Amino acid sequence: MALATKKIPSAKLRSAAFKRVRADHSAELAGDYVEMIADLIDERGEARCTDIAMRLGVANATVVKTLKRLQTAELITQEPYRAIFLTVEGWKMAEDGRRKHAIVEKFLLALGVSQETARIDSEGIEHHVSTETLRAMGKFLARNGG
Amino acid sequence: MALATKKIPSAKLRSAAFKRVRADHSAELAGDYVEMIADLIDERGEARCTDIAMRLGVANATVVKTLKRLQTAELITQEPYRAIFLTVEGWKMAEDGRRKHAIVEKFLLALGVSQETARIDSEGIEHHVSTETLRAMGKFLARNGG
DNA sequence: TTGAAAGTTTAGCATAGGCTAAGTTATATG
DNA sequence: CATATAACTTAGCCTATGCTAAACTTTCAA
Repeated sequence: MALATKKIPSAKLRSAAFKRVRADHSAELAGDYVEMIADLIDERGEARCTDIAMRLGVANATVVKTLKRLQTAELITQEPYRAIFLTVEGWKMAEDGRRKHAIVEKFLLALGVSQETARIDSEGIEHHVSTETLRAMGKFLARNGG
Repeated sequence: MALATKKIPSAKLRSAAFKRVRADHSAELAGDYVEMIADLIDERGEARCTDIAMRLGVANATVVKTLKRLQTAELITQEPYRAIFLTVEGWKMAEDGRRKHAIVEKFLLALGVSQETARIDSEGIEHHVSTETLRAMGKFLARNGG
């Protein structure tokens, strides 16, 4: 196995990036949910299952199931057949997400893409942007009238 | 249900972004695999299970299972206990991914982040960047000596 | 006040993508 | 050339995230 045994020194380094991506993904859904719940509470006074499902474009039952996980993670609280509330932790995560989201979206606009694209792409990108990159985007915005 | 019935006109528009993110995610893994297989073939002449597993940071069995899906999707071909090959379609996807990846990574570097961060963040970001945003990044690179 | 509509939950299914443990094949070398 | 080791595969488990269909609550309005 001469060929197969040759060590790849950077393998561990490489794998770190993919591990981060996988970790990002599992955190992503929770982030999207709490951010959306926060928006709904601010916009309409309360967050309901149906509205979340509609905005996310998934079935009601899917939302219910996910909310159970968020409750276990102590990000939300809810009583059967009642509106959904965020815990302190939940609000913190929502605010964090909003801040990040806003920077990425404004950044894309400043880069010259259309509003529609900025809105859509920022949704996917926001969860994969490190603090360092976020700071670089911030600086760019400061220089380019964000 | 006065409150709950109030229509949210932008709900469909909003949900489109999340739908794209979910679609991106299911395409993402396939993209990472074929890109990595292409790299291995170029670097070492062949792609083997173990190397993919090591670079991705997952167990061997996980790779095997995923490769089955890629075979069903006609992106790769393989015989039991032998190396993995890309189909024409697989090569196309790999090239596409590499091109995208390179632009995003160079873009992040040009934006001023460290090499390490550019490498890691680009891995997560590349799959969520639309053609329009990619073009904007390219333009930025042209202006800023990419 | 009661029934229909709207909203919520439960049950049951599917797929993706992880894992470990155990078995099978290939190969390098003594 | 026999065998130890490395590589690969299979089996079986788990969780996350989607779905539909059916059951249950709430609430509005006749």
